[in-house]
Amino acid sequence: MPDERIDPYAPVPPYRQIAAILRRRIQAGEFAPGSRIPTESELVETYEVARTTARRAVAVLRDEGLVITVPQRGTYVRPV
Amino acid sequence: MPDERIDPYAPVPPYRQIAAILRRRIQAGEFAPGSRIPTESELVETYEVARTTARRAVAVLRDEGLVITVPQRGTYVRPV
DNA sequence: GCGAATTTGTACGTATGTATC
DNA sequence: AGATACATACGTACAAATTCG
Repeated sequence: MPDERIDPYAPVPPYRQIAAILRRRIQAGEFAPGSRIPTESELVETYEVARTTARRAVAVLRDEGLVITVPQRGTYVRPV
Repeated sequence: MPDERIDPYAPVPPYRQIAAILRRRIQAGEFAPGSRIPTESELVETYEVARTTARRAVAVLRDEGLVITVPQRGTYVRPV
């Protein structure tokens, strides 16, 4: 049970809510630079969304340059 | 019947092939700056792919800054 | 003004491939 | 060999805003 949950009724779509939550968790230091963030499957379970939605959330952070995804490995917080 | 078709056996995934084709068509002047490129539905019919694949192709060009998408309007070649 | 059609946005589930561990 | 994890693709559904007759 995550501290933050998405609000399916909010005007901001779930994938962006999850991206925002992950961004906060990273900036809060929960995931240190170089460490791996939750896998897509874990995000699916944690936030109860489809895998595509979890992927899109991660894609947002990747586009921002906040994380780096390594195929078949995972997604990592960009080293400082 | 498009001049170029995607090759489902190529190592490059369909969405990137379509993005490359559209990029060439734009640079060839088929779509002038400010003009609209084919809609997602048209790309679906032309290249015989799912809409999600067509959307991804357009997203590539958008990420490159080559085109600009206006919700409920269409996607346009970025004005010079 | 109204309603239908159009077009993009978002989300769901599922399947397969490939590389890593 | 098996489990894990990301990449890609398919189809489907509905929402929201714009356009057009």
